[in-house]
Amino acid sequence: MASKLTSREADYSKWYNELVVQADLAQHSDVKGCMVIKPYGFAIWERMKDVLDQMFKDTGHVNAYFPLFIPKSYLSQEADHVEGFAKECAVVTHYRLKNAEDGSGVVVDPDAKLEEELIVRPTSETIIWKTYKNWIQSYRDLPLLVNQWANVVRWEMRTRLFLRTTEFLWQEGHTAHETSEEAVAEARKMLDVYADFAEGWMAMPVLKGIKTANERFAGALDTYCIEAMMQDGKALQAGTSHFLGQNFARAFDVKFATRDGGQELVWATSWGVSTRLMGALIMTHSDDAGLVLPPKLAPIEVVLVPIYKGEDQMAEIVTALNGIAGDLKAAGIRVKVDDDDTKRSGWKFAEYELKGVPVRLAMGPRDFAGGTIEVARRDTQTKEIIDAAGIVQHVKELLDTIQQSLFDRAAKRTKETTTRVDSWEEFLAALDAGGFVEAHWDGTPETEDLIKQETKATIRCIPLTENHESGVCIRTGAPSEQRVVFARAY
RNA sequence: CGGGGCGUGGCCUAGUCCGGUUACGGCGCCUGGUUUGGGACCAGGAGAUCGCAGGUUCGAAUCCUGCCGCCCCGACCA
Repeated sequence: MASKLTSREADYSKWYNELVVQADLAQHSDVKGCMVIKPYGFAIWERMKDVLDQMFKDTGHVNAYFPLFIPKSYLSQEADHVEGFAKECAVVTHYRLKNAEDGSGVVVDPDAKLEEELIVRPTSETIIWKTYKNWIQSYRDLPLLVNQWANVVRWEMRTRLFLRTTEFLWQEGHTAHETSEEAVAEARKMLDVYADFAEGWMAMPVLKGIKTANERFAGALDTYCIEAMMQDGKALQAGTSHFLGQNFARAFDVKFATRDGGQELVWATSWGVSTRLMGALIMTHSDDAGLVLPPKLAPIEVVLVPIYKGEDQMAEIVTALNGIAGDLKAAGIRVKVDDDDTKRSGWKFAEYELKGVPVRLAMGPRDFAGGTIEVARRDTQTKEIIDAAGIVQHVKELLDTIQQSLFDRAAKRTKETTTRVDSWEEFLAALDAGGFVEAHWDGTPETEDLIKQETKATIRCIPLTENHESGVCIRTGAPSEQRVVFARAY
């Protein structure tokens, strides 16, 4: 743990990987492309999960659980969907092992071949809609608002801790509605939930928009998304919400009796965020000293560190800190008193900075005698000595200040790196500088592909905010009615 | 799947070109002592089938052959 991080400037990618490992968030597992999420990292994910889960429930959703395995035939029922996912599916073909005849271990028993292979879910639309067929008969069964917390597997070529792993954790909402309008409204509502979570809890400003046809979810009519800007100028898709139209209802024959006695296909949405949000959180706020966490998601908001010489001093200072910790806890703050006598205080300071604990309180003999305490902010790396008597109120306000300040800092950076361009030269320069680039596009997938090929930039989204404005495509010069947002992305 | 790099105690690594006693060093770990307001110091200690399998040789971490795995860069993607 004594090592220093590579700086962001020197090698952003290396900085990220080292930070994830050294802050004890996750590590590579022995299984290629898969990671072990360590307790500290998982605690952050649990916070995210708890908050989101409550937000889903507050908007009328309930949780359920569907199988990990999907019969191969289900996946092929929706043509676009299977085309989108087929290339990255793990497939179960056998159900038994046996001892190898040469004694070298176990081998797959060829006699235990499955009649129909099972796909390890890359997403659950198919098995859920197959099930919904039996759940939905009438308009009275609608809307159906279900979410599941699960793991999924997508066999990607290249992986990165949290940002793209072969197996990842996520939630997927799958809803069924009576009308197209209602389904679109649901997709938009959940996008707002995601945006509120990102901004209000992660302190991460996001751009809400709609994906172009090229970037749309396989099987969706429309994909809404939130896009965030990372410190290295690359965009990260942080959440998606899909209007699926009647595609899955058609594929799985899910019809309902309408109010006027007819039969109609159900309208659908699906929406999800994943452990990728961990990557977003890390890359939005952290610095060269380590992780920086927004207080609202920090497993430990305040750490209290005693400084002492000898056992007597230790006893009295730890007692004082325990008292303060009790008061902070009573005020609803997540605290930890680190009275581990085998680690020195300086070591602890560095350790909690690396782990992104928002506020550190330190009390030494001088403070103890004078009734003061040292308050250190992780985000600004500043310290002040204050009167210990007013500590609870001070810390409460400080945590709010830090939460807001992290958002403001990220919002300022996102704004400053967003550029509006009207020519190809400006466009190229803006991309190299990093950040979002607002530009006109002729609306064709061909031009989008061409730009992607030439610059590695993709259209992150067509912003939802009204911004109709006539112009010409930066690449082809064809007329355009609206600017779209380009960026290089993760 | 293309291009590059790398496999040596838990982690990082020297040694490999040019084969030769007991495999260098650091971090971490254990014990004892001194320390403690920003990642302490001293002394002692434990811990390694040198990725795997063959081969060459009196002798292989080192040379040869085959295999496996991982990382990075690309294409693909949440």
